[in-house]
Amino acid sequence: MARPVQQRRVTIVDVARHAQVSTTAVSKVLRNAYGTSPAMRQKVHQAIADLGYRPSAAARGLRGQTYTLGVMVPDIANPFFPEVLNGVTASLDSTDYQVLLAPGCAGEQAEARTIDSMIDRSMDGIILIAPVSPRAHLEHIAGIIPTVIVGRHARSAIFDTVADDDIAGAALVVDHLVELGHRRIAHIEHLETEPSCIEEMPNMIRAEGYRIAMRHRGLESEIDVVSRTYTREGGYTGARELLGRPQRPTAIFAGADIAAMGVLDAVAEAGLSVPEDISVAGYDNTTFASFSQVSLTSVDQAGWQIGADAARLLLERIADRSRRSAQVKLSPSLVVRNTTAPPPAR
Amino acid sequence: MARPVQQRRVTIVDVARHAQVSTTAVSKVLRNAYGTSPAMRQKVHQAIADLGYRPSAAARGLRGQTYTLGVMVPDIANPFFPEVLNGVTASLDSTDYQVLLAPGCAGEQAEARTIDSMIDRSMDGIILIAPVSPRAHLEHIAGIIPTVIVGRHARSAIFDTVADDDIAGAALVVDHLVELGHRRIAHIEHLETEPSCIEEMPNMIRAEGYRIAMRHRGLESEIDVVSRTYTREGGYTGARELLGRPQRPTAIFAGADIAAMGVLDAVAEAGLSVPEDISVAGYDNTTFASFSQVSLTSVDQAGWQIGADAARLLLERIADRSRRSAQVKLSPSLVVRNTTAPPPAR
DNA sequence: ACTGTCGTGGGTAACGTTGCCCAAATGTTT
DNA sequence: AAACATTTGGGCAACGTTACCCACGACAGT
Repeated sequence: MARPVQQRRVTIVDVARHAQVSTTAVSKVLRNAYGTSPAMRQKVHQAIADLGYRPSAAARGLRGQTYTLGVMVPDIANPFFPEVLNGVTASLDSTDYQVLLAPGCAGEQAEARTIDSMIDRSMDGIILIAPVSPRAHLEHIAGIIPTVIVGRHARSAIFDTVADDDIAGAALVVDHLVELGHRRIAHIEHLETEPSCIEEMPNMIRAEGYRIAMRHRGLESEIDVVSRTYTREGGYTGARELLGRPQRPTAIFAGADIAAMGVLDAVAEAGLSVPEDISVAGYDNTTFASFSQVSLTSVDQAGWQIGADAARLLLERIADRSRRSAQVKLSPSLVVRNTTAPPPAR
Repeated sequence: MARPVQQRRVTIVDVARHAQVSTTAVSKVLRNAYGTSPAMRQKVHQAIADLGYRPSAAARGLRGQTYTLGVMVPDIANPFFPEVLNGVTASLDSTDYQVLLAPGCAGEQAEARTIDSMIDRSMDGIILIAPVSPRAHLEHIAGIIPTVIVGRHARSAIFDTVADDDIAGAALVVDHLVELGHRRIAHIEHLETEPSCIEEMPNMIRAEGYRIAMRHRGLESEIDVVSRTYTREGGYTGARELLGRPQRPTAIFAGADIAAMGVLDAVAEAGLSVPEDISVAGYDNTTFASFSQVSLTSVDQAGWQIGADAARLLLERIADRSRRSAQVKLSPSLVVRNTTAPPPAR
C-alpha cells in the first residue's frame, strides 16, 4: 500500500528560478507578451519543458482569464446537442481554450444555477443552448460574461445569437406532406412553462411556422397542435392523444426527432404502420433519424455548423466586448426518408 | 445601444463590511466552520442575501477546494454515456458540488490533455469513463487528484473503480443465442490501439467473455471476431465483412449498441431482414435499443447505477484520500427484444 | 481570588498569476 | 556629444479566499 508522495505543484516561480529569470519574464513568455528576447523565450521554454510546468487556471482566474469556455445544454440525452458540441470543439481545437460542458439543466431555476456556477468559475465565455430564462435575465448575464445564445430568436446589443430559421423549417415539412396529398397534418410542440420568453423559443417558432404554413396552404381548419415536451415520452403521449381523435390525422409532425421517436412507439403500439397508415416527420436530423430501422424524414438544421458559428462568435466577443452583436440564421433543409408517404386511399 | 455598467463582483469583503463582521467570520459561516454564534450566522446570511454574494471558485481554488468535479467521457455521441452522467449528477444533486463534463477525447493524447486541463482547473476530483491511458499514467493522475475509473477492470491502491461484469454480460448474449439454436455467432469488438492497457479495457473483456462463452458451449471452432470500433461506422463495416463470409454467421453480437446500429444498417442494405435471416444483439441497453423501430436485444449494464456509484466513491475519496480503494462490479442483465430469434431453417 | 477551559471573533499571511510601472542597456537622431 | 526613442527585463501590488494563529470575555472548578 504505497502512499504516494504528495508532490507540490510546479509554479511559475520554480520555472523562473530554473531559467534564472524573473517570474514576470516567464509570465510574459507564456502569454507572448511584449518585451521578450528570443534568447529568454528559449530559456523559459526549456525550463517549462524540464519541469513539466502547467499554469494554474485558478490563479489565472483570479487575475482575469481562465482559458475556459462553458457550454450549457438543456438535455444531454437529446442526440442533437452532441452535434452542436462537436462543432464547438472543432472550432476551438487550434486555440488554447478548453471547453467544459455543464449538464442537466431542466427548468429555469436549474438553468440559473448552472449559469451562475459557470460565472463563479470565472469562465471566459459561455454558449447557452436553447436557454429558457427570461430575456432580461439573459441580458443581465451577457453583461457579466461574454455570451452566445443558440436557438433563441432574439436580438440583443450585448449578446450574439445563432439560430435555425424554424419558420422555414416547419414550412418544409408541411409543404412536403401537403405535396404528398396530406391534409390532416398534426403537430406536437414543446410547451414552455415560462411565459416570459415564449415568442423567442425555437419550439414556439416551429409551432408558429407550422400554423403559418398550414394557413398558407389553405388548411387553417386542419390545424391541430398538441402540447408536450421534446422528449420521447412527450412524443408518445402526444401521439396517443392524436391517434385517439375521431378523425385521426394522416401525418404527425413532431417538433424534434426525439419526440418523433416517441410518436413511432405510439403508432407501433396502436398497430398502425408507417408510412402506410400514417406519416411521421421530425426535426433536427439527428443520427438516429438516419438509422435504417428508423429512417425518419426530418429537417436538418446543421448542428455542427451551429456549434462552429457559436464558438467563432464567442471568440470574437471575448476579443472585443463592445463590438456590435451578430445574429446568425441558418437555413434548414428537408431530408426525406421512409416515414413519409402519400396518405392511405380512403 | 446601452453599454452595460461593468459592475465589480461582490466579494467576501463587501459581505463582511455589510454585516459588520470580519472576513474570517464570513468565511467560517460559508464553510460551516467551528466558532460561529447563531447571531453572527444570521447576520452574515442576511448580508449574503442582500448583496447577492457568490464565492469565487478561482480564489477558492487557489486555496484548496473548488467544489467542482470533472467527468471525462470518451464519446459524447454514444447514448450510453449520458445515462452514466445522469447517475453522477443525481448523486450530487444535494451537495455543493458542480459537475463539469470534458468532451471529445479521442485517443490517448487527447485524453491526457483533457485530464491535465481538469487538474489545472483545480478540480476536487474526477471521474474517468473508459479511459485508454496506460495503467501507470492513471496511477500517476490518481496520485495528484482523487480519481474514480469507470469501465476499466483494474485494481489499484489509490483509485476506485466501477465496472460492469463484462465476462458475464457477453455470456448472457452467447447463451441466449445458443439457446435459440444459433451456432455461427460472430462478434464485433472495439480494437484498442494502446497495447498497454488491453487486458483492462471493457471492450477487450467483452470479446474475451464472448470467446469463453463460445468455448464453454463447445463452439470454439465457430469463434469469429472482427475488430473495429464502437461506433456506427465500425458496426457497419464490421457487419459488411461478416456478411461477405462464404458461410455467413446467423447472429452478430456487437460489443455496443451504437455498433449494433451500424450492423442493422449493413444488414438492411444487404437486403436481409432481422431477425428472420440474421439475429443481432448489442450491449449497453441504451434508450435507442428500446425504440419500437429498433427493438434491439441488448445487455443492460445499468448506466445510471454506474454513475451513481462512481460519484459516491469519489465523494468518499475526497473526504478521505488515504482510505482503502474499492472496486464495484455490477452484474449485467439481458433484455431480449425483437432482433434475436431462432436461426433460419436450412 | 486564581487558574483553566471554552466559546467567540479577528488579524494575517499565504495560494499562483499578471498588469502596471520603472530601470538599465542599447540604438538612433540632431 | 547630447538628447531621445526603443528594447529588454524586473519589482511589486493586487485578485478573493481560507488555514493558522492569537485575544478577549465568560464561566466553572479549585
